Amino acid sequence: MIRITKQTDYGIVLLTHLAAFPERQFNAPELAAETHLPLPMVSKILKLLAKEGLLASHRGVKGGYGLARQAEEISMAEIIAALEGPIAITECISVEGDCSHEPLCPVRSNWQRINDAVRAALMGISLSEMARSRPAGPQGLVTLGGGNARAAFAPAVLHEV
Amino acid sequence: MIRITKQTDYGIVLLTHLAAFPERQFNAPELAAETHLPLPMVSKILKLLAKEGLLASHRGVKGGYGLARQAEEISMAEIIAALEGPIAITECISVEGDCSHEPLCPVRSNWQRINDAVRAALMGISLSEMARSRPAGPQGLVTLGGGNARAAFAPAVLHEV
DNA sequence: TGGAATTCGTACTGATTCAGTCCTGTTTTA
DNA sequence: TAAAACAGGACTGAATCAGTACGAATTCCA
Repeated sequence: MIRITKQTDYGIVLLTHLAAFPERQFNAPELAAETHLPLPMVSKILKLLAKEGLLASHRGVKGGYGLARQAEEISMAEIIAALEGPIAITECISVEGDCSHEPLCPVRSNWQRINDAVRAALMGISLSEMARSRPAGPQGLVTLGGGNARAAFAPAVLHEV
Repeated sequence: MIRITKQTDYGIVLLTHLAAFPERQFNAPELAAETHLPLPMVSKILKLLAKEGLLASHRGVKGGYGLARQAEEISMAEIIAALEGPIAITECISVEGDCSHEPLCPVRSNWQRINDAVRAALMGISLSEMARSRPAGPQGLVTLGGGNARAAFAPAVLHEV
């Protein structure tokens, strides 16, 4: 279903939380507690986001994570690309050379159009827009689901009621 | 990477092929041969597409498949929804009731926006557009890849050279 | 009326990916 | 120097995917 992984789902929840408190710096346990997500996953995802340049990390006793840029300047496309790899990479490109019929391939150029359309849609939504319209209350994010069905477009963040 | 499955990938190749010859009717072995896709998969996918109303099937000796509608009237969103299930279903909707905090959930409404944006992008591309700009030659589709990496947006159709 | 061709439905299996955990090292602060 | 926090892998069970197989139902035609 053109699905995103839970890792991405979680990542967006975390980034949204960070964007809601731009001046604050969070460490992994804090974020895990406030978003009700499992700490190991949170830690893993934060590392990834820092490595990809979306988060600024500070080591040491008073370390933690903060947004590397303003929330307005971070698009959903960037976030997804950071957590899942580049959007719109065709296997025929990555495995370059395996496909000797590239000039004859009729499907690829059209898929490129779809890639572009979807990517454009994702680039049009910024993190700040995602963080907006959140209900008040610092008790963190209430999340959904708990089943084992895979998330479709819309993610399934687990909440521990 | 917001990926589609190979099944969908194959399905689009098949539909594209069907759209290129609107007057013709194809049976499964023909399509498999002309698209260089494995027959069992082709058969499986055609069944699904027929069940979902995108293809019209005719049983019996001279049976086969044809597009149920004109290619212009079939959008990529429909195709993907047919092959992978509904786009933009949140787990919290499908498991309805499991989520008692729905009104507090801050992430969902925003994900809905992303769903809508992506779905709009996919609805804007019709099958006829996908079938267009195909290179001439009735020898069927030349496909790509052969690796084991999962397809990102852009699919990886295997070709048997 | 019976046989052949074809779709239809469903169940099954191996391989791959995902979600989540754990451990060890490195850096920074106090 | 010790504690706190990030960094970077390796690992495992569960879920999903890709592909296969088989029997039943339907239609055409001789």
